[in-house]
Amino acid sequence: MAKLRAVRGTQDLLPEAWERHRHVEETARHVAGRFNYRSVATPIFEFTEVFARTLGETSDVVTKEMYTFADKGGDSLTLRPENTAGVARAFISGNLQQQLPLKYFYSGPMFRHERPQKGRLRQFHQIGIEVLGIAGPAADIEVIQTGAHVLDALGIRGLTRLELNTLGDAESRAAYREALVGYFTRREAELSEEGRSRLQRNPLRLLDSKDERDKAVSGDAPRYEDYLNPLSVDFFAGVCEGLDVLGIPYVLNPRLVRGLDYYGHTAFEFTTDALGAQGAVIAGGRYDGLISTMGGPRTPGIGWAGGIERLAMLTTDYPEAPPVVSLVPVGPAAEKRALPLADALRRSGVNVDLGFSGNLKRRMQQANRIGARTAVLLGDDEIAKGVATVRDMASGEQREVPIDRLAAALAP
RNA sequence: GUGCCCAUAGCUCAGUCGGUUAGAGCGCCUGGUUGUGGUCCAGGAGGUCACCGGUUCAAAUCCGGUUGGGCACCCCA
Repeated sequence: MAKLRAVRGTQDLLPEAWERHRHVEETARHVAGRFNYRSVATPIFEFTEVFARTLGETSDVVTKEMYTFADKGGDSLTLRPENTAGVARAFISGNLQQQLPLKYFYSGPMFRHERPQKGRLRQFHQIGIEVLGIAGPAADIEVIQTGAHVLDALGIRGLTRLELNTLGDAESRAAYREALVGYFTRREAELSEEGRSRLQRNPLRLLDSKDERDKAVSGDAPRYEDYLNPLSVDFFAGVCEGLDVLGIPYVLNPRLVRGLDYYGHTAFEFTTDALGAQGAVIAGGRYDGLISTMGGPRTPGIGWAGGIERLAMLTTDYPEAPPVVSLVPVGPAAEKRALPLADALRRSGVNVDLGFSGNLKRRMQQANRIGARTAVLLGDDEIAKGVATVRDMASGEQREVPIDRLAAALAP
């Protein structure tokens, strides 16, 4: 620790940044409430196996991005890289299957050991929703609709594009995977080194490679639409139809896949071109297999997560800070009088900044610095008359107000 | 983990071909104004030129390394 600094990939959220952050979070929570999602919070660390088992042994998150440490008792714990596994674990731990369906909203920090870049941090924050217990496309439609509403409420929907794909059900995916592996294995010699690695880890990702050699081979690869079984086709058609009915535009992206193993059927992303390489601001999908692979009852689920930092970077329309009144006492008698006065004003709902020290000039500077809309001057003259001088900081206009009427005069 | 770019005042940045005491704007402090902030005027403080080493008569400037940061790959929110 040569010089005191924040850990790589972490950042301090000082008041202005934090207020933007909170605006995104509160807006999303509010919108989710409209859809009857209830807020939950799960621990920010879990037993490592909660993530290792569910995210897929070969996923990037599990193989190289987890913050894992040994607890004093010897348990292996991990800071959560995402929250769906935690919600699923809480569902199982709490025996909540009796209460299905459940709709949850969450918000909080996530941790991934990645190399930081624009829109990518090691500690970042997500908002998200999960719907548990609804097997049909109605849930997918509502979940995506909720995401669209959040973007609308933030005023940034127009900066994004909804991309949609189906990963099919387990049967379709297994059949397709087999076809893909067969195809690419026959032409393995033509693939890039990275491409061969993907063939082992996640053949689906080969279709998404940016390497020209891989692209050339991918051109003739089997198409997923030929391997989707009727059930998967119908399901996806149902989702698309619902979005059409709601007038939510989307583009089909067959290359849209999910890095985490437990996804199936619907996969979607609201992406933007305005944030450089890290364009996904809200992304999610269906995870019907997750809870049963964790040892819980077979329970369908679908949800999304949104990156608060990324959403905040896109958002420009933030609410104004609430007005603050600076109470400026002049002289010892006024300082004594200011204490209960500030107390009474605060109890009646006025935001009051009472400087801790300084003469009139110093306190006026302080009032200006904090952006006070109004300054209330209280000196010997005023006390003698039972009034305070109320100064509008923007115009400089001043008027005298009886002290017992201050609360009403200053109410926002 | 790999690649490219960057590091000079609190902040944003100039700094020529290597050459005297390293500059600007903003911010900060003091005064003009002892019951008035902001605006205006005058003045002032503030630098291990990231760090370590090398080349040179001479390094903020050239070279190597280290640390830190940014962007991209990868992956994703």
